[in-house]
Amino acid sequence: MRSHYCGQINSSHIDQEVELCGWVHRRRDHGGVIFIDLRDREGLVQVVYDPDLPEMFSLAEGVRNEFVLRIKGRVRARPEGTVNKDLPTGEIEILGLELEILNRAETPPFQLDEHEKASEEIRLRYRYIDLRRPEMLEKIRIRSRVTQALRRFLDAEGFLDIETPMLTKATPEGARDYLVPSRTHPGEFFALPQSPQLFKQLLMMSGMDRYYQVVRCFRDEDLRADRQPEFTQLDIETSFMDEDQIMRLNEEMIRKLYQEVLGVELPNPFPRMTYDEAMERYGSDRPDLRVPLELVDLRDLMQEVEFKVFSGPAKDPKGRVAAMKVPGGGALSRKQIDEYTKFVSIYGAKGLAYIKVNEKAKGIEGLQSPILKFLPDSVVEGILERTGAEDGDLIFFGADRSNVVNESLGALRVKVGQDMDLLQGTWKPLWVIDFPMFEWDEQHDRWTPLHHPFTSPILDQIDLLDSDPGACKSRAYDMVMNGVELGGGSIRIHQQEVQQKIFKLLEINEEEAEEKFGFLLTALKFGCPPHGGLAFGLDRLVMLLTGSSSIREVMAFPKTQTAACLLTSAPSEVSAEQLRELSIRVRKPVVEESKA
RNA sequence: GGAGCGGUAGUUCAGUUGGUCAGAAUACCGGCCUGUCACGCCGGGGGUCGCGGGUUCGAGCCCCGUCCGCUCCGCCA
Repeated sequence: MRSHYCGQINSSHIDQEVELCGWVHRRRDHGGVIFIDLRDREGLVQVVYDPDLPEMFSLAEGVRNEFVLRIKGRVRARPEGTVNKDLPTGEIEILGLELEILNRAETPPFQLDEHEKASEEIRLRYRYIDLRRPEMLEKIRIRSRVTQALRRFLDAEGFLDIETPMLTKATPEGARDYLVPSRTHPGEFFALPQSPQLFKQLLMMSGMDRYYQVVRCFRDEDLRADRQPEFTQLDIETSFMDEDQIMRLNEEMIRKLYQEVLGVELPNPFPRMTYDEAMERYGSDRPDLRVPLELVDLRDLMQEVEFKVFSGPAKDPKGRVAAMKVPGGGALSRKQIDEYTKFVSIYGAKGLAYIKVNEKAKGIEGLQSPILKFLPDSVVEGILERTGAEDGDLIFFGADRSNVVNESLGALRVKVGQDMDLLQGTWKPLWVIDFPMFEWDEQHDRWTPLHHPFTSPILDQIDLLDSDPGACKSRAYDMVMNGVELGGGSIRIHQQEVQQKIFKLLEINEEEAEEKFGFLLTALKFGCPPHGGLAFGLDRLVMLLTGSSSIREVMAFPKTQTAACLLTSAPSEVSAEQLRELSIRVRKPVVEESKA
């Protein structure tokens, strides 16, 4: 058994004999001495074998990178002139007295050194080796510290850690389910949970008034840098607390987490902003407040202009005309503006108009823009005044359906902010509140819930459910950090009549509601306390805390964009026997004959 | 379902107009070096240019298809 970790040996151990286990990070020999950098999860230490111990010396000669060793040796200060200040253990070294090769290793498929990074593909195929890298070990360690800190906080607040089923009922609403066939019920399927939403609500009805769970969730949708088919939530639910209490409790938890893990003080309280204001000023319901750019509405100015590109959306209730001033943006080249035009086209924007403010004092003459000729001087002056543009600035315009303007300028805002290095501050948390209950689904010509169908409307707006559902706000709240949605939740519906009303509005008929959520509706009849909660995306949280660019970097064994595991080659075909037991026959995709 | 980028030595990459274009670095193997730490020096081995088809006298390079990886749109109540 090891007596220490390599990376924890320091000058306080000098003259002690230690026993260490680890991997050979690098073996070098020089000057009749063999140097072995031994690595474990805590770091590196250098072990020196000299020819005074011929047996150990010759054994050390055969050692290769990534061999697994157990060594015994004496800690000593490094000779003068050989101290390695880059290494925490660089003040000391270990005179190797014994050496045992616990296992040999082939040459690793990629180098673990940081100076030449292996591709993600090869790293995922050999993830167990990739995870040996100190950078990855550190991320895994932080993830562990995060879950520990969160559990500690919730435990101290009286929350119970309760597990909920992984094999559960398919819910065709929302994301696609991962299905699991039932052997004992031929032709029937379980679904893996998209979230423990309904179970945690049922637990509130059971009187477990403070619940949490670090829980795996599954969604069979296309992947992104921040979306994996299986991911981890910190799921929380409470009874008898209102949204204000829930938000205060949870931001306190996040504040403590940042203190413990990063030593960072977050604001107290977190700022709050309504959904409407977020869309108006940032074009996004998860604005990155580090970016000091804002959208300015121009609807009233553009009502009567001849330029239909602007006046059309300005007159359309579903349209929007907005401007975004970029300080110093006058320096942007035509090529860069073209690239931004291409960028916003991703979001459906048909163009990206702009005005460069060269010399404001010269009036219209001091401006530079392809659209000036379409706009009356008075309107241009109005734009300058409203945006507060100064010499050297640039103003971008968006005019289209509201969601196109919001999505394109909202994304452009973040991109320009990053490109031009405008980010202010390091951590900008925010609560977004007062979400709409519903949004209109044009494709299916019906209302869909913005959050989920169990979200409570704001109580004094319940009448709006009948008169103007689109104006009805919900008791939902999202925690946003630096433009990342960290978590979201709501006060739930605890009255059966309200729940039924919502289902009706969503055009879920009684039969369907009974089939899908009957157990919930029944449970609501037997004494349901008012309750609410939220769920954090743990992977995203750790991604932010570690400065990673994707959640794959903070998951030990993530999947690729096609939802495959390069390490195990999952998913894979199964035997005919297994399929037979499950009463499943696979229809092979027809392989098209090659056209000769 | 769609858009973009990429796939060449174990690894990271370069490869011009289609004609010494099978290359570099590193890793690996051997030798040298009396304190290295991205050591250094000398030498060596190592290739289905993702796969399939096409154009051409000739394809790593051009065209079509396909697979894989990444980013994004749609999707993700």
